[in-house]
Parts: sequence; structure tokens; C-alpha cells
Amino acid sequence: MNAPSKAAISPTRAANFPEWYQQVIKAADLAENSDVRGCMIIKPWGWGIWENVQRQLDVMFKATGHVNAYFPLFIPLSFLEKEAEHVEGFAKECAVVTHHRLEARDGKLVPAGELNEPLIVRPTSETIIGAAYARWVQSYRDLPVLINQWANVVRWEMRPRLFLRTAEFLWQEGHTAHETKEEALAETEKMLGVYEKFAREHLALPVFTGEKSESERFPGAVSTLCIEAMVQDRKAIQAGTSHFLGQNFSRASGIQFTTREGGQELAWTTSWGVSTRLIGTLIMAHSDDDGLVLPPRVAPSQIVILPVLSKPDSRSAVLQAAEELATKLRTQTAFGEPVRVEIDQRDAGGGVKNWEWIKKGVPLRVEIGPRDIEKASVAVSRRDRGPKEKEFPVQAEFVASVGSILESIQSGLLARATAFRDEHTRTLDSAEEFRAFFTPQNSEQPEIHGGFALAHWDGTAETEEKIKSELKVTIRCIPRGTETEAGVCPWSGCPSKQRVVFAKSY
RNA sequence: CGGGCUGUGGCUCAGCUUGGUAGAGCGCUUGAAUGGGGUUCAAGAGGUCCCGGGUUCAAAUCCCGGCAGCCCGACCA
Repeated sequence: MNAPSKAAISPTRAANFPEWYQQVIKAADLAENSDVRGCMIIKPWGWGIWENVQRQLDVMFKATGHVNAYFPLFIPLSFLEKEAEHVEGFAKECAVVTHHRLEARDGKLVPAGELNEPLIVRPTSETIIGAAYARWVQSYRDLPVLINQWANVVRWEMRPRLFLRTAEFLWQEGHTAHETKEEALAETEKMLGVYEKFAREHLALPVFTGEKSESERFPGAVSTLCIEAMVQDRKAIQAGTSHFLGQNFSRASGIQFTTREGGQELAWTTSWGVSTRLIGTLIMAHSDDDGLVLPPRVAPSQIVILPVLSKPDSRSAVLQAAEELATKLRTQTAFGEPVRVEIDQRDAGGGVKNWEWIKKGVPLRVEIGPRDIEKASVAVSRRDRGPKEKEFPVQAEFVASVGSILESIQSGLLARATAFRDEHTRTLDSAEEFRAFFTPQNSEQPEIHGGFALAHWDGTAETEEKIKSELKVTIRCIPRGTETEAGVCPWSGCPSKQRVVFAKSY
């Protein structure tokens, strides 16, 4: 059957974006829902992406002077109470451990051995890390403390979605303590820069950076910086945050040090994190109606070799040629790392296997069969082009150029995502334009609409709330620095210091 | 925590209105064919019809009570 127009994923993005997202994950075999509501099983292909994210980010953290450590999963309930705003932000979604033993009763296991003080499963670790820092930091000579941890956290979400919002998720959380406010602020900026660079260069995601408004700020932070990406339904997604915590958590945890002058002062702290949500962002930003599209830099395998095993008599020669090709490709580098190659030797139909790899988003598919061996060529398909498009380079030339091909796919994805974002980012000056931009044409079955709006805002929570309740549009970030342009808030008529980024969000 | 819907082989679901031998597609196993592509044919395995109670000669089907899940709201650094 040739049905070139048939998409591998049903429904398509245009037909039903949320359902398309779920089907892409399923078709690419990234993850699935588990027996525990809200908790996901990350399958090998999905985990492979996370391993690359982890490894590559970890290098960047080390390069900026950070070291890794590990803090406990459980936090005494009383710790959470120490920072008032923090309590308000997290109490509603905490999992609580109240017992430490099970006893058999009437054939069922029931909790026994109640704890003196309940423990919460960490929703974030500021409080327990703060308590440790309070012991570790005595003098200005002990500062700065620059520690990161890779961990899981639990936030009991009411409406989970694979990778985007799950009850348990994986992340990294950096926690630093500094002698001065300026130094802590600089740290917050520096790590935001790391996230921006990682998103752009590794995930091929162009992001807006800026500061959160008060209503979107991390509970307990003085200020929250963020990176915001646009995905293909034109919604915004917060992909990473970096918080300046001032002395709030130092005060709560008692992180106090002797200054150079001999006085006592509270340390200035920061925290910053990205999570498995990055994978959800990646999926929604780059994938198409044939399934996942992976930036080569984070693809678990960058190349899959598909031996054409159609004729029994050529089978062993083809397999051997595939092995030799893989070995040659592995001597090549892309992005400064050895190229990652796997061979799919499964005894299944060639077409079936080919489509599986399209759906898994592997950047390059290389077929090698009897005819290729004769001609010393290979058949190469790129995931950023049509599923039927093939090129037939001479094998040696392909091997020599594979690094630059992968790099061009990577930069192509970034260019495409950037063009998409720019196309759907508007500068708006009136409430009418704003409403039109964010209101779907068909209210019965809302189509993909809107995007990012750069508009003036009077800086008040009231205006922000008004827009949110009317249009479900929120301020994603307040860009800093560069060409700020004063104007008038279209909602209140009050003066505005600068334009901010509005969007519907995940 | 409110409103709606659904629980039937591994998966997606039909059957329920009007009670009478447990079904389909996909997947799986085996065999054959096919072979630069999203396969075809044949045979086979696999089910406490969510749980408990009731009505009945007889319940997947009707009634009552649980439990679980999904969707829409509310909530969501």
C-alpha cells in the first residue's frame, strides 16, 4: 500500500493537540502511566533522552563551579512550617508519611507505628538543605556554597499529564548560599543563562527569559527568573526557573555567618531547577504528525542502521556490512561527542521497522542492503525531511560527513522553532487586538490560536488577574535589561514601564 | 472537592434498551508466502464480563451498595 499522505500519528496536531501529544509518547515508546495515578514509567527511549539532558547539563553545572550532593527524600513536617509563603505554596500538594510499619489485620495490611512527627515527601528541598547549610556555614570563609542535587520530588497534582505535570518527577535543584546580595543575584542570573543556553543549543528551543510577576513567583522567593518556551499549539511552557531567595530561607533555617568585620549576617541564597518537563516541552515543540522529532544532541541514538534482510543468501553479508558501518560511524564525532549508533536487526518487516524509527524520532535512518554493498553506498533518510525522502551517498563520504549532517539537523530544528515562535509573537497595543488574538474563532471546538503577546502592563496584580479570568492568559515573564519602552497599559490606561510577555500556558 | 461518563481476553471496544451457550478488531504463538518497505493467508492460545448483595428457573444484561478510572470545572514553584 502506498499512502504517502497518511500521518503515522492520529489524531494530527491540528485535529486534537493534547491527544496527539499522548499518542506521540505512546508511539515513540517514551513513557506510560503507571499503576499509581500521576506517576509515570519512563521507558528506555524516554530515559535515554533524560540521561543526555542530565549528563550535558551536569557538565555545564560543573563548569560554573558547582558540585553534586544528595539530600533526603523525607523532610520533617516542622521544617516546611518555617517559611510562611513556602507553606502556602506547597502544603496543598504534599504527600505525608505518618507511619513506619505495616501489620496484618483481617488478611489486610494496615499502617501501624505512627511517627512522632509526620514526614513530608520533598516537593522541593529548600528547607532541609537550609538546615544543613546552617550547620555548615559559620564564617564568610565557608561561602559560597554551590551545590546541586539530581533527585525526584513529589507534588500531588490533581491533573497529571505525562512529562508535563506528574505527581512524581525528576529534576535537578541547585542550592547556593552567598556572602552578599549582589553575589547571589549574579548566581541567579548566571544559572538562568545556563538554562537559556542549554535550551537553545542542546534542545533547539528558543526561549524568552525574564522575571516572573509576583503572582507567579516561587513561594518564598524574592524574585523568580524563568525561561519560557513556545510549543506548537502556541502555548507557553515554563521550562526552567532560577530563584533569588534573598535572606528569607536563611532566616527560616538560621544560615548565619561571621562577617569579615566580625559581625553576624544571614547568608543570601538561591535555588534553580529544571525537570523532566523539559522532555514534554521538547516533544511539543519539535514533533510532527509522524511522531517524535528529536534534536540529535539529546537523541539516545542519533543513527539507526536498518539492514535490508530481504534475501536469505545475502543476510549474513548485510549484517556484517551493517556492523562495519556502525563501527566506522562510531569513530566520528558530533557536538564534540562520539556519534551514537544502533543497528536494528530485529526480524520484522523493513517498512514496519522504518516507521517505528520515524515515530521514535531518530535523527538519521541508514539502510544498507545487497545493492548498497555492491555500490559501496548507503540509503540515508533524515527525520527533519519527508518520510519517503532518501539520499544515496557513497558510504565513505557519508561517514566522513555524518557529524556535520547531525549538526545541520540540530541547527535546522532551532531555526524552525525560532521562526515558529517569531511568527506567533505579536506586539499588541489595544485590548481589542489582545482579545482577538487570544479568542478562538470557533468556540464550540477551539482551534489552535494566539501565541505570545508583547503588551504593556501597569504592573498591578489586579490587571493581571482581570486578564487571567477573562482570557486565561497570564504574564509569562517580564523581560529585563534591553530596550525597555514605556507606554500605556491597554487595560487600565495607567502608565507602563515596559512590555511584558503574555500567553496561555501549561 | 463539585458535574458528567465508563469498568467485558494483553490493548481498543461491541453486546446491556427487550435476561437464555462470551464476541470483534488489533496484539501474541505456530506454519507458509512476501521481500528496498507502513505485508498476506491459515491455524492456535488467551476472559472471576470491577467487587459485594438482591430479583429470577436463569444476570455481562435488571435493582441496591461499594471500589476504580476517564473527561469537564476548581486547584496547579
